[in-house]
Amino acid sequence: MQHLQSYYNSEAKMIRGGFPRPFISRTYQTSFLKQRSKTEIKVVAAKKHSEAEKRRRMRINGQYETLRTILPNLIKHGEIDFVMNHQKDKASVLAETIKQVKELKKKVSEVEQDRCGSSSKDVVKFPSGADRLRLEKCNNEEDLVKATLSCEDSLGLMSAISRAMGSVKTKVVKAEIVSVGGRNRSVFWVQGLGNDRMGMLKSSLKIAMHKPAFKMRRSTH
Amino acid sequence: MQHLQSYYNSEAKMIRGGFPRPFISRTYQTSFLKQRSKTEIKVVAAKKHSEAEKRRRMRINGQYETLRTILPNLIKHGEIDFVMNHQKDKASVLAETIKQVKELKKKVSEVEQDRCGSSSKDVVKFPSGADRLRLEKCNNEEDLVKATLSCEDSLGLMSAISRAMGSVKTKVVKAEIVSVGGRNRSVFWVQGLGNDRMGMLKSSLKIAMHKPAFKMRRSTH
DNA sequence: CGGGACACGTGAGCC
DNA sequence: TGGCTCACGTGTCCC
Repeated sequence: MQHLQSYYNSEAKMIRGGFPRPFISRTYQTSFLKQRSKTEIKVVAAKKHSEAEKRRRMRINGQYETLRTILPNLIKHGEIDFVMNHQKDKASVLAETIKQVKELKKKVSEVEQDRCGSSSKDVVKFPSGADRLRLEKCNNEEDLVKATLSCEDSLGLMSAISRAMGSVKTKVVKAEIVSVGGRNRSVFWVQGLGNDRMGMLKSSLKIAMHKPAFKMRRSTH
Repeated sequence: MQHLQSYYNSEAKMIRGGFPRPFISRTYQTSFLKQRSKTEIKVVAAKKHSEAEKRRRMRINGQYETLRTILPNLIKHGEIDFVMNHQKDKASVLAETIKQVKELKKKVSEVEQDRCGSSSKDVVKFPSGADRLRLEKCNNEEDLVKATLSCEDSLGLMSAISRAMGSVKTKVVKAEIVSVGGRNRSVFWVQGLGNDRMGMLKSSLKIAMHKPAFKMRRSTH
């Protein structure tokens, strides 16, 4: 490329400026220039081409670079910049990326299925102002029902809910309880509940939410 | 490359087999062969080189391919394979990859900080057989303490814990309770607790865990 | 030296 | 037609 470019520059200059223009016939000049123009065009096209290609390469390599920075696997710059960065080759970077993406995806899906299908958007959910009750089957876990409820918080609430759970002979394997501002939002993961008893549990919970069936009385032990 | 290879094959054959060997002087033959060997070596080296380079390219492009498959952003193969796959160019694939990786990382860290630093390995933790109590500050959230306890499950346990929480004028913003096999593991995220009162809460909880300060008595309302 | 990794310029194909 | 991408073979540098 070097020689082409210099060739292009020097030769073109000589032709354009070096010849005594008045002594060249018009037709000869034009044909000559046309001749030159053709190769000039070719050369300049090649130059453009190679430059565009260089830009493309730089774009891609820039992406590799940022990829290297966000992946926790390569040797970073030392404190001293004299020490050359011993970085992994492109194929390895891509391989590592693939690995990481797969791992991250697995992680995310694990957590999401752990939350029984809730998206990561509503990870932290505060009690709703309105009373709510929802039962849903967990699609990725057999025989697991997620009961979500929002209601007024009260002293006997948990006991009432526990009683409601017990009334349908079910087992709460996990609970998530948020109480804030006098409101309560609870999520219960329930096992051992057939399709038929989902309605029963729902009505029991509805009752428990609104008028706890019993009150607690404290007595010093 | 094609012409180089055929050149190498045919010429070599002609030289080796085509000449009437007995009539060539030994020195001439060897020097001639040597001469040939040099270009031969060069040619075969070039071939090896280009082949290695091809292998390298294929390795990299293979990675691009798998990257394309695991990223949910590109037009996939249609049912009909005649329709050519209109796929994004390399730079875009890398850019999309970077975007995805960043998003996934954010998602994961969000969830993990929501769980207050617990790794995704111990997302579902069952109660420990031994009694345990641990208080730790959440590093990514100011004024948030995570209290984790494992102990014998009992009817008054939650009330006792609630009392312990109230005794240090703190607020539980979130709770995670797992009760299984007569054992209980609870995690409480607590706000409004100074450094000085962490010890107080710890001892209060310790007491609540082992001998609840009061018992519940049920009475029909 | 040989093998690996990269950048380069160029030919080819595709809108 | 030109602008873009890709594959290719090669030059070069580094173990």
